[in-house]
Amino acid sequence: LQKKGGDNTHKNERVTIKDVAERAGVSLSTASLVLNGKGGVSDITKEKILKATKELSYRPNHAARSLRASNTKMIGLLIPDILNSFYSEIIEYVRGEIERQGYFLILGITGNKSENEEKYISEFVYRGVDGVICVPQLTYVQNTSYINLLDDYNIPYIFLADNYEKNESPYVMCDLYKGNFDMADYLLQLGMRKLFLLVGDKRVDMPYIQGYRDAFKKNKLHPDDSCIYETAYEFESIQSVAEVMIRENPEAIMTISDWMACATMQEAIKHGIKIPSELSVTGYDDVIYSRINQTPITTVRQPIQEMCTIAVRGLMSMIRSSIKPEPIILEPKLVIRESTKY
Amino acid sequence: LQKKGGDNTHKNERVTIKDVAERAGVSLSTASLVLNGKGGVSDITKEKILKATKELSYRPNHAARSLRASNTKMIGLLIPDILNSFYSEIIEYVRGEIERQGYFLILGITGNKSENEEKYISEFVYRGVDGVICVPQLTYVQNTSYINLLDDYNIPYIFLADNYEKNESPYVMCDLYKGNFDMADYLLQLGMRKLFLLVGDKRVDMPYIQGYRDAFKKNKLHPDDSCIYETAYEFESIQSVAEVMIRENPEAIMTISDWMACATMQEAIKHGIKIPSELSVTGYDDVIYSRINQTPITTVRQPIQEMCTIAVRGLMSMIRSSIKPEPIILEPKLVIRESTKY
DNA sequence: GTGAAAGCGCTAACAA
DNA sequence: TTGTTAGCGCTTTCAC
Repeated sequence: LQKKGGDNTHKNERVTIKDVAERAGVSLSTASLVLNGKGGVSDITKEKILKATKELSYRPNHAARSLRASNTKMIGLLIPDILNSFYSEIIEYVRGEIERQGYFLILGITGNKSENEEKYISEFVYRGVDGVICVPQLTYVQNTSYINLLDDYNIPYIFLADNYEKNESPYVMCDLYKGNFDMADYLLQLGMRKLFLLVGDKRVDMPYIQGYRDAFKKNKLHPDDSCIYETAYEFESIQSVAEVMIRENPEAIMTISDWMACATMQEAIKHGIKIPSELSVTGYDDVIYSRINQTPITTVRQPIQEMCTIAVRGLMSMIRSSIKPEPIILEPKLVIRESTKY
Repeated sequence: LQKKGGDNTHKNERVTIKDVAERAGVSLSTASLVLNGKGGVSDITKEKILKATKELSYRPNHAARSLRASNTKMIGLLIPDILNSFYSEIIEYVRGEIERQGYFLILGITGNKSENEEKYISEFVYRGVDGVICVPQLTYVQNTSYINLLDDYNIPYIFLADNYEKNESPYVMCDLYKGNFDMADYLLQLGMRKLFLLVGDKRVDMPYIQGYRDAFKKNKLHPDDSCIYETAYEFESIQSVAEVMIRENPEAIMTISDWMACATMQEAIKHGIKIPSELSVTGYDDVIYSRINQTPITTVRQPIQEMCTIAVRGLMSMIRSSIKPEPIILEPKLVIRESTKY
């Protein structure tokens, strides 16, 4: 009866499957069979075992099960930032689908630092996740070495919402280029000409820029790269850049996130500019900010829920049958609200 | 060499501590000693083992370690909703401190449903967390039975941001009563009299109501309970209630979250009411919305980071030395912005 | 249909 | 200072 060994100060005598088996008067392995829903056990013994389980309020030990079965029923989600609504929506939808599939989600939040990606992937490997979903932190110099770790350990993974160039891994994302093309086209069709674009890093946000440029061409106009501005992520940084832009008297400012749009609008209003009558501002993603903003924001909707569901199912097919899904690119959709003049 | 047993289709031959020991020419237990940083090993053997670890790029197996050591270095955080900024800030700060303490955070997100609390606590127990932080979903009928589960398994836990009445568990939260008292007092001192209060559930949000009432008394005025309104959580629900309130022409509407304040302001503006000149609106919590709103919101700041740090440290003291910390109540702070007339 | 036994990878008592 | 050994709780052949 040396049940309470070591420094096991808390966790008194836990009831194990052995206790259940004993109480039911069967062998340990039969109990295991029943508790895992495998067939080949008579109804009568099954009954006894289930009864014993209830009476002892037995709960399986996850560590033991994982060790033996070498799976954990855990999926790791690597994500840049939880304070950003776009990402928290992703977390929410991924979590929903993951749990529906009988798995449990654990999170690696990199805090927008790509250096941290490897750290959390490491943690995932250590904790033995059965699969990984990566929402990458895009940077100009792409450090994708953490993918090797996953490959080494044969852990299936899929990219979500974004992906690295020259990377063979499966991914599901929205057509970022198309979304910005549509938005620019919409504004141009409205007759606007002095149309600015605000991005994060020009090298990283190329798809948005390309969409913007191509919309000009489609309308037989010449895009002017001096109308493209860059900003850091912080609200205040965005506002300083917005201030600079505003001085040029644009008719519209397109941004690549609703967050940027919020900051830009706040800055414009501070300068006494009326939205949308004097200036149109647009966002991207269609997260909660765009709806609850005092002037609801015209934006491009990414089909977040759909993306997440597809990504999870793709990952599941890799886990369960080693079938690697094809890359998937979903259509964005323009959402016209009140921050654009019409 | 039957390394690849069972259905172990992926995960090829993992390198174990045994491989490391063999390569270093020492015994398995010596390797374990070194890898866990326990002393009593000569520098020379230590060196050899570390070298072998590198060469084989060995990584410990978490399941095995947990099973043996009966701890997982995981902490569970039970939280109502990840799309709510208040909670995501909590997650962020808790995560930071937890990781600083060498633990890993896993999340149970109840989706604002108190029925789910038991489900996630169960999951935590199953996964063997070493401790739990509960941000409870407050409801009128308090179902705290999940606490028993934690007690049964001797898993330390602490409440954060809120706590149940008649509950002996340690907690750290902000003085909600005081915050609303200060806010009401501030508005009253400004000369406002027709001061409305918007809460969620009157029975649950009593501390806020009491603060509101007492501020009237302090100013030798009579609080009028018919000025207290209730709303559901959804943005649209809040707006419908706001519409009703607005019809009564209040001078100010106090709310108990920045989210409610946003919705209320949007509704007021829709009705052509100017903020703050014609109506003051206040929030609570001081989350991101209150800063980025077009009219930055006057609110009550909860010291979220401090709360989180204290809670984690308290939990750690329970885990490491079974010392149960005293309840802690922190001071809120008024943050005056531009949604209130002055 | 059921039981016995091996062993997943690791830690920690105990021996040497 | 180092090695031997006994399990942690579970799943899964393989006999019966």
